Amino acid sequence: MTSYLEKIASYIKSIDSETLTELQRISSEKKYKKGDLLLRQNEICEKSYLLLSGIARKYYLNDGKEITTELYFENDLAVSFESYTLQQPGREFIEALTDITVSITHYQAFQDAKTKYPKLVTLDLMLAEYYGMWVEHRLFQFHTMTATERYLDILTKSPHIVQAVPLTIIASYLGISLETLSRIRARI
Amino acid sequence: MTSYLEKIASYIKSIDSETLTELQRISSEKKYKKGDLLLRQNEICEKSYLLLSGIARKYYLNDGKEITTELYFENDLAVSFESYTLQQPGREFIEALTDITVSITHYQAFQDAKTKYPKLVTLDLMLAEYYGMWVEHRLFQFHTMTATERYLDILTKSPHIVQAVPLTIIASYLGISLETLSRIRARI
DNA sequence: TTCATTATTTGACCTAAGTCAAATTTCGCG
DNA sequence: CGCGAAATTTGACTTAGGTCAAATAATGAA
Repeated sequence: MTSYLEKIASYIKSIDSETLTELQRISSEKKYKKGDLLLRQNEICEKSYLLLSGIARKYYLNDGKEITTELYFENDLAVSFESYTLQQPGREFIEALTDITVSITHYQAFQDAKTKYPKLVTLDLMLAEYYGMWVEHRLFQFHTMTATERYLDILTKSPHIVQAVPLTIIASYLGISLETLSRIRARI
Repeated sequence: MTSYLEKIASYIKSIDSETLTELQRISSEKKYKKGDLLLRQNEICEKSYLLLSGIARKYYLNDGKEITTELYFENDLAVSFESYTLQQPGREFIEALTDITVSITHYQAFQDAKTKYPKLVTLDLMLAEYYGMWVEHRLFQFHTMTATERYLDILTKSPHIVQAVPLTIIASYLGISLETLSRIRARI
């Protein structure tokens, strides 16, 4: 499934330069400091953020507790999917966990570009498909794996997460308490 | 979010008749008996099934236990998302829970049609977006809700599920044991 | 360096949910 | 209608993971 990212990359390479130029024209680079919020609860996610460097996360509040739903590293695309898709206020925050550099594209500019450059519709579709498969995998983890199995899964498949992100955040990402995560780690 | 389905429906209505005719041309109706499998583990999901009548489900095996991942009613589109998207063997089964009638569209025929009728690419995108938001909501339920809350959620938002589907299947859909579901129901 | 803050670990106890086993209840079918 | 299989409930017990509290450990700014 990871190789789907390669398929997307190779699709992008196959796109004519005119379309790519348009894509660049509607995108701009920006830097954020560690702790900055790119998106807040109740806002409409009007931009997509392609992470060029650094680490970020998406989370929401549940009973005042922060529940991390996604972690972003280089080349990951950060958006609050439902808020972005529906262009309605959502409950998610996007936060820089380190200083970051992102490439920002406005929703409306991208929609407009899609009407002129049909290849962008296919790109949009591929990105949505990739996200769908990714969320499906997350759901599978919650549906059938124990806390320990979920931790071992990211330890194996995404070790960069474990070394770069505080345990509090990893615990909420795994849907367990900080203490339980600590005990899982102690037990190997 | 449910209204996104309406948006999809209204998008379909806005599609020119030539495109719609093509869509009909590559689709065909078929009936299945209760218990029939439309897709098995390790097969490639080469078709999408639009449910015209009856009830179906998608599930996979985990330690020999059937884990239901989705329930389908009239007008729902049944596919094993990852297997369909990647055209690779997957682990999911699709099963008729009652006698059903479906409208079948072949993956490849739809891909071919998309190259001639660009509106179908947008339709495909909208369907993928809808599925992504739906899975995100399921993940949210598993991430932050208790078993009781999850049951009350479907009882409230999808009461048709509870009246039409055996508890064994609902329990696995909610990620809890049959006994726990029975106790939750007893406690109201 | 040092102190203060934040991150992580450990302990004691609690609770939601699981498991196994044995009733019941429900239902399709002859 | 009545029986056998399947569905659902109930009981007794176990366990994964949560909560609250306190103790360490790690970090970073002055």
